[in-house]
Amino acid sequence: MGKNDRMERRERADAARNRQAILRAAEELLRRHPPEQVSIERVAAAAGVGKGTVFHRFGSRAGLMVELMAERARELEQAIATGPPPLGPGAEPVDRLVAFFTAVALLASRNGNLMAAHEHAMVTRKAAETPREANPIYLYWHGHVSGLIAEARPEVDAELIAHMLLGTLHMEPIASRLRAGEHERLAAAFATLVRGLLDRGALGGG
Amino acid sequence: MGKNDRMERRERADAARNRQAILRAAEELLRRHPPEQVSIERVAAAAGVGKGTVFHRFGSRAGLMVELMAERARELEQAIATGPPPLGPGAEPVDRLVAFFTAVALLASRNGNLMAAHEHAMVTRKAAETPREANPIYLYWHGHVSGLIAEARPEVDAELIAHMLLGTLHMEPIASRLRAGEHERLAAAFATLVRGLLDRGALGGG
DNA sequence: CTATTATCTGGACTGCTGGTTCACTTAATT
DNA sequence: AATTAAGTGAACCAGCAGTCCAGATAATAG
Repeated sequence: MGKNDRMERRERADAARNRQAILRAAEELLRRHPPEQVSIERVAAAAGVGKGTVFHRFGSRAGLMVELMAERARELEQAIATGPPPLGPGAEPVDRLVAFFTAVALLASRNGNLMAAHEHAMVTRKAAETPREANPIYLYWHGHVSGLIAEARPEVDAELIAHMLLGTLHMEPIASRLRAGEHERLAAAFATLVRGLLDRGALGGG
Repeated sequence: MGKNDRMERRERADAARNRQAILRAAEELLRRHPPEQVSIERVAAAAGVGKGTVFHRFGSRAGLMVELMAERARELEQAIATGPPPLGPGAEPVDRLVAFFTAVALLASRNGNLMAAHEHAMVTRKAAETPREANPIYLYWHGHVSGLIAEARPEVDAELIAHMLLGTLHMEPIASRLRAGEHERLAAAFATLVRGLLDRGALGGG
């Protein structure tokens, strides 16, 4: 009876191996092909497993993409939470925001197709049952950005403006420039917007 | 021979009738259902025509969505080009921009599902062969915004920043707020960003 | 080392999509 | 009324995400 009550039912060895194979195959395919050409069947074939396995592991296309995104975002999350300023705690909000967007632009430029695939997967018929903003990475990023904005300019609509700034990453004209390696240009544009918004209290939002 | 050399091969009466029926049916369906539930088959059925007719008329799903968007945007385009200030010519760039984004927010809030469907259609497999930014409405909007930014602040990256500002409209968290009728809130956020960017030359982008 | 069992696996299957085809219908013209 | 180019739409196609379940396999018990 009570012998394995709290036994965490760890993933079997072959399951773990296949999970990695699938993640690495998806990563590789997304590095070389636009997201709409990377079907789950192709990922499964490239990983050397059956399609059912992919769904068994990740639940849905969106689940796989979220997992891949989470892998990439983990390092950035660490740097924000406990790393050195200006990305980490300690610097002025303005500088932290500029540093954050610079980092995100770089991340996005290195994973352009993944970002697009992730976005696209969230809109698909079946996956749409899952709440859209429930993505933990997005929630974390949004909380970080809106918190810093509110800290520097309590009178503006930080929550909404944070969505707006983060939203730009998913826009196709921006994404294509990121893929082309122009992340520094984008970072500069972010800096312009952020400094205009936060420096020298440039009139309230009303 | 030369009897109808330059005859513009006008659309036949039944074709024009069906074109309208299709547009109105798509409009109606998008008013009531999220875009991923509005398939071309459903549009065709609602319009009382066959699926082939829809494709014959509009070429693709994206073509239909672009046509619907164009209908909505035409009025705004007129107001910008020849209407009274601040939307039309004559006012300061800052005020014209604020007026433009206010108008666009209202437009988007009244056509939320259409905006999303349009965006979504541009990413679909087959339609992806068409260049993404070739959408004339987007081009016009982008030209307007980047022109005004450049006029007020020649030293910033107006072209990219215009993409960023316009991009926010397509972001899901923003779109859902627009659908909920919060267009005034969004307009205020736009105003905050635009005034921060353009008023009192808040340091260059470099 | 064998037996047991719960988990994992993968290919066949479903239901749906955007898009194509082409024999047939119909509006416009003579 | 005859002609004809354009319009039409149901059947069709390829490809997708996601489901199913009989059989394979890793972990565990004896």
